[in-house]
Amino acid sequence: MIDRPDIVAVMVGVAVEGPYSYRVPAGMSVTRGSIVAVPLGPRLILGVVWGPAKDMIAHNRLREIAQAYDVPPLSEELLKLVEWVARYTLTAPGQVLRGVLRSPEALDQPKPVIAYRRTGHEPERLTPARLRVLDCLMDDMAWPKPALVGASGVSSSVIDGLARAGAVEKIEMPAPPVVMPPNPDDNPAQLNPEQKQALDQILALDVNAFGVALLDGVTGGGKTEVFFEAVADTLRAGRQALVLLPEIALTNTFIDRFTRRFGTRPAEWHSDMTPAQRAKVWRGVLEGSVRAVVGARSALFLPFRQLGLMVLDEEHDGAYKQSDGFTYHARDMAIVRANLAQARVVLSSATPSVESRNNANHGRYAHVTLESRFAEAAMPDVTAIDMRTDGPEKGEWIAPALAREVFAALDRGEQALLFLNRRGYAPLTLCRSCGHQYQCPDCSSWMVEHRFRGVLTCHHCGHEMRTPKVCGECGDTESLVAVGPGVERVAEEAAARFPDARRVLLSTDMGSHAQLRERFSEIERGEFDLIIGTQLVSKGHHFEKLSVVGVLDADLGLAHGDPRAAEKTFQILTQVAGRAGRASRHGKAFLQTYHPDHPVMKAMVSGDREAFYAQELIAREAGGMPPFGRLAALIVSANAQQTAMGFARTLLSAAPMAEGVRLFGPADAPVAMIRGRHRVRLLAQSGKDFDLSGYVRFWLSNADRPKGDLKVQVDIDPMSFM
DNA sequence: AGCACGCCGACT
DNA sequence: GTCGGCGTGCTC
Repeated sequence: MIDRPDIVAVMVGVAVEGPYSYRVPAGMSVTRGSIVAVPLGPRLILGVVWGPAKDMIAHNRLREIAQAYDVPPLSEELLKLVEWVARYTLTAPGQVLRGVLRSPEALDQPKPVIAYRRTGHEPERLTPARLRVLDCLMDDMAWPKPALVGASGVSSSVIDGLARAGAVEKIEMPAPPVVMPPNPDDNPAQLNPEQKQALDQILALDVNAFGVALLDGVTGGGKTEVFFEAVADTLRAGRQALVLLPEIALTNTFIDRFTRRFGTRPAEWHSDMTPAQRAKVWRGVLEGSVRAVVGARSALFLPFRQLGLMVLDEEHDGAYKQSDGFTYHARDMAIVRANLAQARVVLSSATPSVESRNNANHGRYAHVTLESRFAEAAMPDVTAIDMRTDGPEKGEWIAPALAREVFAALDRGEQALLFLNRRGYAPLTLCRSCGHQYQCPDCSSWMVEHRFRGVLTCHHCGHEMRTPKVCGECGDTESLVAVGPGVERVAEEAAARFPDARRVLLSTDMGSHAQLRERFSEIERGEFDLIIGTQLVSKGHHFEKLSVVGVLDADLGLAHGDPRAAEKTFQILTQVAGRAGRASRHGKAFLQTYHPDHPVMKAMVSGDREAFYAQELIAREAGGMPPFGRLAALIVSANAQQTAMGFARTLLSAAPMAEGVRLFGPADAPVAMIRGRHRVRLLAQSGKDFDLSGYVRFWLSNADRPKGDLKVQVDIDPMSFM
């Protein structure tokens, strides 16, 4: 290959297989990582210089880089991450790169701030208004115009007049940083001995090397204070820190805690920021003026150049595995990035994922435990209510034993929570006359009645219809019945049973984010006695007076034939039960279940988390499931079921033979139709040391391309079998 | 990701 | 006869 320094490979931000070659115009200088604009077809797009050109492209096809942006190049570590993620998730590297170049506005020169300062010349005419302005400027500082107007109480035309008279001059100042640098020594937490020990274990990881700590401690045990100190340690070492949270956990409460600890607000990164805010943060991260970011999943791809620590709070949360144009698991990719960046990772959770626990058990992660509950409060006493023998009357959902406990709590002036992870009034509506069951026309799911809004709605695609009064099938009136409970129905029952309690229903259907936040504040102030809610109530709120929690359907998460059903159920039950007795009160939690002997229920009742993890790991190992094996799902979808199934069979017959790979399917996916598209699933399972991504890539490259309305989605490490 | 090219149905 | 639907393929 001829070395041509004037031709470079550029990864363009579109879904093409690899980098394209471009000519570097005379006078332009670029290196690996430089962000550039290049012509592609009829338009200009963003790209990143990937290195020397590898392929020989005909000279008449070569085009020139249009612009090299005046920002630092992306770090080597980030470029490697892009390649790694693309390879692992079977995504075009250019598409992953788009996830990095999220804020094109950040590449424009930041607008300077126009400010005014004294020149020293006295104006010929000195009016009182002019004098006030010059007084403000006595310190020889430059003031932005709005600030000067505010401080001197004059109109802006006075300042213009002074400028014309030559007494003040306009200067351009660099825009102030989007946030002030956090001060690691501003307000260090007073850690209790156990927290101190946990911190020491984390800080035993070399600040300049790759290392992972699993911070495993009960809710309310003070994990946040501990990982804030790890952030401080990283800042002191001159490296940048990133704290990732599930989007819904990224609340003002959390930002305020950071602010109190570090004396300044953190830079934020999440979905509801304006492009201008994003641009400032993105550029600040790249230039190094932003030292710490608190953000949601996609902050993983911010252009840090000195990343020294990533914290993943609630590391078990399913929200970390999702699609931002391509599907990745932020926890797993954070580990990869840390490895490439020689950075530390803190995974924090009260209910760690089975994967992380396994890594800790085998010494790959430092296992840092925080056992004692803050103050004297312990995990609540958990009791299982056997629905087969001690269940409620027909048509009711609250068992007598639970109702008694709720009454007792209310009598003591404490709060009670009834939890059901099912929105709406009833999950199924059917006609008693003809047996018709209301189903979404576009999805294979029931229409869920929301009585509050008077509609039936599909929880998969959002399809809605007014709740019918007459059966749409047989025309019978008064024949439609609601089957099964949703939170609205539980609220109705609660109103009948506990009429004197001040009740509140919390579900995402019940209002905007702001309204829900307000409800939470009211609960915290003790303005309600009885809370009825969905999963929403299980996330990170302190209800001081809450002493009784009732889970109306503890089996709900076990229903799906999902490899993680037990783990997810354990996690949510632990979170919800943990709402009881966060303060000094001794809390009680009740699980209504038809399977009181299920390992999850037994672990909850005995309070023996270790037993649950031990048993779950044995079950996973026996089934070759993660973390002892790998899974990849191929979802084939089409407008007709036969088309999807036919292509899935063709795919299966084209699958290469490989030692240790087992293939399952094709079978209808558990949700067999979404938005009118039929879905068929193939599943590949392998040992944990097998390159399953590589296998699937080879498989698909040798199989027929999906044509027409066929689509194949690959999900590496699927978290559920939807 | 866009944008052009191209091959089959309903119009002034 | 043409307009336009979107399915397919290409962009250094």
